[in-house]
Amino acid sequence: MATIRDVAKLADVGIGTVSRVISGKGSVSQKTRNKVNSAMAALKFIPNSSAQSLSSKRYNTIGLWGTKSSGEMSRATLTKIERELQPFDVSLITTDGERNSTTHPNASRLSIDNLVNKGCDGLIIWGSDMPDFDILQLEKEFPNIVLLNNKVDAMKDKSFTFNHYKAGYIAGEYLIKNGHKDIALITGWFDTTDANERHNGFIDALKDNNVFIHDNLIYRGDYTFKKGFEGANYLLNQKPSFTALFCANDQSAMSAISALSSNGVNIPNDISVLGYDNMNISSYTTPPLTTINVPVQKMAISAARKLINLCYGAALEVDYNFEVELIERQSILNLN
Amino acid sequence: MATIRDVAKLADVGIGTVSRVISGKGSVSQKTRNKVNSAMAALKFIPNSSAQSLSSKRYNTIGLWGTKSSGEMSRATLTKIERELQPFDVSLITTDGERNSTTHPNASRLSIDNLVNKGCDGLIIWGSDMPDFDILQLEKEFPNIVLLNNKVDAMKDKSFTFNHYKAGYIAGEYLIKNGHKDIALITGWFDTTDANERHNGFIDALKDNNVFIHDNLIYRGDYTFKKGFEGANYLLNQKPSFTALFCANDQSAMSAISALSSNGVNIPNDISVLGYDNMNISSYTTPPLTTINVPVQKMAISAARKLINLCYGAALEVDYNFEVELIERQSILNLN
DNA sequence: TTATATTGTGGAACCGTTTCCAATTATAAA
DNA sequence: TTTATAATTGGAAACGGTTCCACAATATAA
Repeated sequence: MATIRDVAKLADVGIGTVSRVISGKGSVSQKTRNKVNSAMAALKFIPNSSAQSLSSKRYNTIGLWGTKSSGEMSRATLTKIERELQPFDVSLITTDGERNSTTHPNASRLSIDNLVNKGCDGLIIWGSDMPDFDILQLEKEFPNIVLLNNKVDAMKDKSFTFNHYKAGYIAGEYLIKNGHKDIALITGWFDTTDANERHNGFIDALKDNNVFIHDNLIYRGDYTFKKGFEGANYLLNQKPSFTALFCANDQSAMSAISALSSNGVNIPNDISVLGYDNMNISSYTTPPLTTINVPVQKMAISAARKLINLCYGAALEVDYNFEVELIERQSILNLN
Repeated sequence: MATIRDVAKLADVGIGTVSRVISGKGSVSQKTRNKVNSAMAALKFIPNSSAQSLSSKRYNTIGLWGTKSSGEMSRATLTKIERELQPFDVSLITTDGERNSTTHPNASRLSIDNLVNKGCDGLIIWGSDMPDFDILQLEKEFPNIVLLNNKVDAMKDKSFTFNHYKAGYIAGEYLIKNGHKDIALITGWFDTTDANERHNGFIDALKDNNVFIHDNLIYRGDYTFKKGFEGANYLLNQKPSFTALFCANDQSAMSAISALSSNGVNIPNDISVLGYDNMNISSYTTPPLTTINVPVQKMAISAARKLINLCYGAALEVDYNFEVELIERQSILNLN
């Protein structure tokens, strides 16, 4: 491997000059620049990234921290983020924050430290699995962080999320609008603010229309296929009966549909099902799922951009308003 | 940030000794080790990873290269790989190989070089999007590579794949066994050897039982939901009619089911559908999808292990035999 | 022409490790 | 006790860049 000194020797210039050509910073005459460039080409010179990082303290890497429970962190979303970073020659390191989470009290902080020590210029914290307090503490020590699908009030400009309450409200309202009054629920985890807000929004929408959910018709799920399936089977055996089922995410909606169908329930004629997430699969359930579109990818892109601005002093445009939208497909029957 | 010299000073030892304590290599007396350890703790010392890499030429990072078309590179699979790397304190950098693939002839090589120059000890090449010739060339220059879901004959010990022909054969055989003779097909891309072998296996199984697929009943798909949906609609209007449909992956099977159902076709009573992949969603289609389980995650784990052995001289056990298995669920009707 | 600013250039010092070798100390054998 | 051997230890040199400062070359103004 050729080093900067080899290049300098061949081009008959000083190492400082070579460095200036590489980085594009500082002034170098066109003539010298040409000499250096051809020397680099001749030697197939590639700067050593560790040496660069060591001396410049810039790592050209950003970290993504998240846990499985943080919802749909799909490959597609990751790719979106990578695409934002690519023009800056920055790569993405992902970490599964879940490890040790049971064995160690502040495992999240440990895995984050690991990531930072590895050499990250910045960090995307995905989801709300980390307590606000810890996030604020982290930000003090390491300010280049950005929150994706989470919000901390003191960090408004670094939070990329949407109005979960409103999303829940829209969902509730839609069922009401379609004449449903007997409604069942398969929830997700309630360990995050988001989940609670969404739930409250949904309940409030019903309340505002004098509709109340019977306790028997609320099933505690966890966003998995499994719980969706079990939940639907459970609810089917409950009294009172219901005409519509709202699931906390598309995965549980999908498996709920599967469970209901295999019990001879016709969707939407017997029971309507409303999902939440708008996964790309949702158009292809049987029947296609009506659901709430959540702007994950848009948020991811803006979060990545904000982080680039923070880390590398760029001035990319960043969006903070992400609208939720109900996607009408065929899993809801209009009772009116 | 404390450096190794600060630690050495506080512990009143030489820097070499501190380094030996950190790495665990070379001998250090217990007494000295204790002194150093407490000094490190007191200073909250964390070794600088760039400096380590620069001087040791070990990066503690491995790269994953793949393209979207490489099938199901799910987040779950990535996590499996990360879990293998974690005990060695190695992290994973992913790259979307797809970029520029249209604009530049050897984009794949470029994106790989990028990854390597970034500082990777080894590379997982996912899928068969890279020509064998290029892979062999790459291996010459950079031997720490491993192929996942692909096979190059000259690199048997670095190839982690399964018998695609057999998988296709099993699929065909199963339909025959269930009495199906009028069979339709939604294919995937044929740009990889794998896809061709699978297809041939399927066709051969039928041929061996004197069943032949009518040309009209072969639809060229591309593994996407979209093509599965369109394909099913297309096939429905073709002559002759068919009793079973084999889809090249679960995604297309799923959307085919959706298309068929919305045309009033009952699955499996009117038409049986066989998938391929066994995505975790497949248990929750309506009806649950009979499909071929592909041992992606097992392969990923072994590939990761082999790479660790190559890069870090470990001796992890590595498996090369991955069995394909048919998962019976409820999308196939037995005509016998 | 000279004084002054501007641009271009070389290279020492530094970033924080690992690695090696020589020196020291401890241990075992004679 | 002496000698041979093994275990420990310190620190210079190296890894390959960036940065900064002093100086040279050139351009501009007077």
